[in-house]
Amino acid sequence: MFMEEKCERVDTQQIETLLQAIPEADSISKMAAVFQALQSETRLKILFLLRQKEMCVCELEQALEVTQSAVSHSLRTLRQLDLVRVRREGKFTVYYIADEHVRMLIEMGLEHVEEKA
Amino acid sequence: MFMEEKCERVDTQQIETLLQAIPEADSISKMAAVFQALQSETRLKILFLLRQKEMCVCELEQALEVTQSAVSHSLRTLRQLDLVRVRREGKFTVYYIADEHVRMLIEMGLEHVEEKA
DNA sequence: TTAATATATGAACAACTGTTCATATGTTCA
DNA sequence: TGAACATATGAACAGTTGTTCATATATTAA
Repeated sequence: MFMEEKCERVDTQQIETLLQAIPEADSISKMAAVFQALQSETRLKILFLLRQKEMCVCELEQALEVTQSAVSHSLRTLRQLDLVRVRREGKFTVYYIADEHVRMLIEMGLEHVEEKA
Repeated sequence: MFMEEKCERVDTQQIETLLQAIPEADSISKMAAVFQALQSETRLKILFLLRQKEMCVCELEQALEVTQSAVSHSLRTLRQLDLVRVRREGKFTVYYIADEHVRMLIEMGLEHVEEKA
């Protein structure tokens, strides 16, 4: 079996081994979706707000100065990835951070960027 | 000073306080950039590979099955955000994970998605 | 020098994202 | 009931991203 020529550092056998040790395609794909959700400033702000206190949509709307529709769309994205969860409370829909994991994630991200300042 | 009408749960004063407690705009913006970088499957795979062993561009190219150009562009993004760092080694450019923080970040992301499986 | 190898960069294009607008659904209270 | 409030959803559009192709730069060895 012929192997394409690569630079002399490449050890095809070793690369194979390294590839087997990375998470499976499905996990990578889901992770990409999670980080994709965290890449929006609006959604980050939502998480930093919810980190302090669970809130309904209209509270978030007021805090963020975007339309109710935009907040709702953002919340759906976060909800679908289980980054936030939801609870009905009469006519209000109350959102809150899903778990400690999510808190850690945004904490790590924040520390990374503040570290360099 | 007139306040727009909002739903009865909104406490304008409290919202103001919550807003002051979220990271400043510049940090949010930088965080968004970091998560934006982590949202690409190619870049995630690069990080999961580098987590095991520092590698030069052509090793990554072989492992990932995308063009050398694509790898290089991805590495630049990661480099600019200080997620990976670089070292010259003769004619090779060796990339490696910037610090333990970055390892934690991808670890958290992975745990979050695997937790639900 | 020059040729070969390794990496970086710019342009261009298809694919995707976030927002708004318009509208639908769900809930409460009169 | 129905009117008012709270939230969700679909369509559409501008802006952004990731890839490839073509080419430039950097390093080594001859």
